[in-house]
Amino acid sequence: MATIGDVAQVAGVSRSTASNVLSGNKRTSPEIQERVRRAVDTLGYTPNAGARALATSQTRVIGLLARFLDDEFAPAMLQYILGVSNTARELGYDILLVSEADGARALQRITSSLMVDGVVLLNVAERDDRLDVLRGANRPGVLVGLPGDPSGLDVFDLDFAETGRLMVQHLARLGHRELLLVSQPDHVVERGGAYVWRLRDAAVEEARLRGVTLRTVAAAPSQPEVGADLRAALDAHPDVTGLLVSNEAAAAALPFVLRDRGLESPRDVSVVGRFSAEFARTFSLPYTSIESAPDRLGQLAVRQLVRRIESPGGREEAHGVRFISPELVDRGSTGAPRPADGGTIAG
Amino acid sequence: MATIGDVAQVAGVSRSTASNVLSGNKRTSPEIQERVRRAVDTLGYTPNAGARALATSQTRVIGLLARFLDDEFAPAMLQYILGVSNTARELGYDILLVSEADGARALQRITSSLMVDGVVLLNVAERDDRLDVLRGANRPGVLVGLPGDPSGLDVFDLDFAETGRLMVQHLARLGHRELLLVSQPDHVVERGGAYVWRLRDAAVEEARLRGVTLRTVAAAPSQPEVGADLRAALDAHPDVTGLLVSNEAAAAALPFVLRDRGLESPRDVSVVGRFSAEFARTFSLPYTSIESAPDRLGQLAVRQLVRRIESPGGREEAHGVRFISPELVDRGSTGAPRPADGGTIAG
DNA sequence: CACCGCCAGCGAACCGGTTCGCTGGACGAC
DNA sequence: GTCGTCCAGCGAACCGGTTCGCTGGCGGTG
Repeated sequence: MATIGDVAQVAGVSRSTASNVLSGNKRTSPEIQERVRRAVDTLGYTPNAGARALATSQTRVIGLLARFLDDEFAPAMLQYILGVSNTARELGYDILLVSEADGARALQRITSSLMVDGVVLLNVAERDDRLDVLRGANRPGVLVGLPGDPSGLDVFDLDFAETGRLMVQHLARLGHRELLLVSQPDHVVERGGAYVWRLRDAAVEEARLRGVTLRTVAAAPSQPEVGADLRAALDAHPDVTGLLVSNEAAAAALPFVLRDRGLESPRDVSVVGRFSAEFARTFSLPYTSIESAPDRLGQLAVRQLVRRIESPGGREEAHGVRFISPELVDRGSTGAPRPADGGTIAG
Repeated sequence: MATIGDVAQVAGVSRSTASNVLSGNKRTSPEIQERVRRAVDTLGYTPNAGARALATSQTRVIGLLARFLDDEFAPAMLQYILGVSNTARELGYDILLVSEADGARALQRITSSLMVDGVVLLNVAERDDRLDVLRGANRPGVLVGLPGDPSGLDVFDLDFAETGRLMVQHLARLGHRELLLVSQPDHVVERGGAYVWRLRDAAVEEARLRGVTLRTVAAAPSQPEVGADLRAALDAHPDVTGLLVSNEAAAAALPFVLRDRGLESPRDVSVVGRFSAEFARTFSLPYTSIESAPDRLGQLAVRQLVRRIESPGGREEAHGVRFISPELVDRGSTGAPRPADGGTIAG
C-alpha cells in the first residue's frame, strides 16, 4: 500500500506538504497541488484509516446500536437501519452495525476504544441500560425512541400521544362508539420502549373525553402467537367496530385473522394502524395508518448526531426531545360503523 | 482517555511490558501481570482501536456489503445481515455495514483504507462489478451467492439446481402434472444473482424427465406489483395444480392472491416455496418450502472469512464454491391434485 | 566460587497520518 | 539598494499502540 510518504516522494515534496495539499488545511501553490494529485493518481494512494484516526481522533464512523429482541418483529427495525445507513453515507460516514444482545457493553466497547465518532441508539427502552453508558461516554449519541429519563440526551421520536388521540378522533368522527386498541404486553413494552403506553394512555383519555368506549388488549409482538391473541381479542369483544393497531406484528397478521373471521374492512370493521408506508407495502396491508416514518426518524437522528460530532467542542447546543407529528394515511379501511342491529364482530 | 502509557506508569512497568501482559504474546511474571491488570481496572483502560490498527494492520472489523436494490424485497436480506452480524460478534469481530448503491466504490474505499480485515458480499450478481475490486483488493472476501465467474473466490450458496429438482420431484410424486414456477424477470435476476434461473433450468429439466408440464412465469420481485403478476399468471394457466414459488415477494403476496381467487392450499392448489423458516413466520406463510437458510449461509461465510483473515498469510487454502443442500420443510400445503374434472384454478 | 545460559523487562523504533513552529526566498515599500 | 513582511514548504514531534533486540539479574552447574 502506498503511504503519504510515497506520495510526497513521487511529488518531490515533504510529507507535511502532501498532507496539506490533500486536506486543504493550509494554502499551497497550484503547481505543488498538481504534482501531489498526480502522484496520488499514479500510486493509487488511499489514506490509512487507522493512522488518520490515531492522529485526528476521528474515524468518520457512526455506531448503530440496534436491539433485536427475541420476541420482536424485526422487519420494522430494518427500515430504521436503512434510514440511518443511507443518511450517514450521504454525510460521509460509515456505519458500524452492532446487534449484540448486551447493548450496554457493546456501547462501552465501541466508544471507549474510539472506534466511532458517535452513536445512534435504536429501540430505546423506558429504562435502558445503554443510557448510563452513553452519558458517561466521550462520544455523542442520539436516540430514536423516548426513554423514561431523556435528560441530557438528544432524542427523536414520533409523537405517540398525539398519534393515540388522532386514531381515536378519526374513528369517533366516523361514528364509531366501540373501539379496541391492540398493543403489546407491558413487560415487552417496558423493554421495547414506552411508546405503546404513551399512545394507549392518550387514546384512552381522548376516548373518555369523547364518550367513546375504548378497550385495550395486549398481543404478542411477534408471529405466530400474535394471531391467536388477535382472535381471542375479537372473540372477547364482539361489539367492537373500530380497531386501533399499534403493534406491527399484529398489523401484519390482521389480514389473516379477519379473513378467518370472514370480516372485511371497512364493511365489518374499521381499522387504523400505526406503521410505515414501506411496511404496508411489504405486508400488503390495506389499512389506513399513522405513518411511523422510520426513515425520517433515522435521518433526523443522524443529522443531529453529525451536527454534534462536527460542532466545535466548546459551545453546546441544547439537548432535547424532538417529536415528529403523526400523519394519517388513508387507505380506505375506515368508514361508518355497521348498524348496531345485533350483528357481532365474531359473526 | 487512559493510554497504555498511563497503565504502565501506574503499574510501574514499561509500556512494552504492559503491552506484553495484555496481549499475552510474551511470558511475564504473575506479579507483574497482577500489577498491570490492577492498573487497567483502576484507570478503566481500553486500547485505542486506531492505534492498534495502525500498529498491527488489523482492525477486527468485517465489512458487510449488502445490496438493496430499488425493486428488491428487503426483508429477505435482513436475515442474512443478522446471521453475519451475530456470527462475526461471536468470533470477536464487529460489522461495518455498507448499503450504498455503488458497491464497487464502497468496497474499494473500505479495503484500500484498511478499515476492515475482510468483507462479506451479499446478493452477488451474475456479473458483479464488486468482484473485480475484490480480486484486486488486499483483503480477503467471501461471497454469499454464486456469480458467473467464481474463480479465485470463496463462495457459499444454496444448491439451487438441486432445489429446483426437489420442488418438482415433491409435487410430481404427489401426482401433479401441471406445474407453474414463479420466478423473477431475467433482467432482475441477472442483477440480483443467477440463482433463480439456476433453479428454473434444473426444474424444467427435471419436469421434462418426469414427463410433467412445467410452465414458468416472471413476477416482480417487490410489492405491490407482484400481486398483479401472480393474478395474471393464475389467469393465464388455469389448469395448474402445483405452484413453485422461488420469489420471496411472491410468496409473501400469495396468501392474498389465493384468497381473492377463493383458492385454498392444498385443497385447490399445492404450493412449494423457497424461503426461510423465519421468513415464513414473519409473513405467516403456511406453505411447504425449501429452507433457504440465510442465517446458516451468513454463518458459514463469516467463519470462512475469519479463517482466511487469521490464517498465516503464506499457505493458502484452496478457494471454491460450497453449496448447502436444500431441505424441504413440510407445512402441509401440498397434497394430491384436485381431480382434473374440468375444474379450473381460476374457479 | 566462578562462569554460563536463560529470560523477564526495558528502550527504541515503527506503523502512517496531522500539525505546529521555523525558515528562507520573493516581493513591496521607502 | 536595503530592509521588512509574508507565506509556502519543510522538519520534527505527536497520536497510542506493537515488536524487536538488548541487558542484567538470577539460578544452575562444574
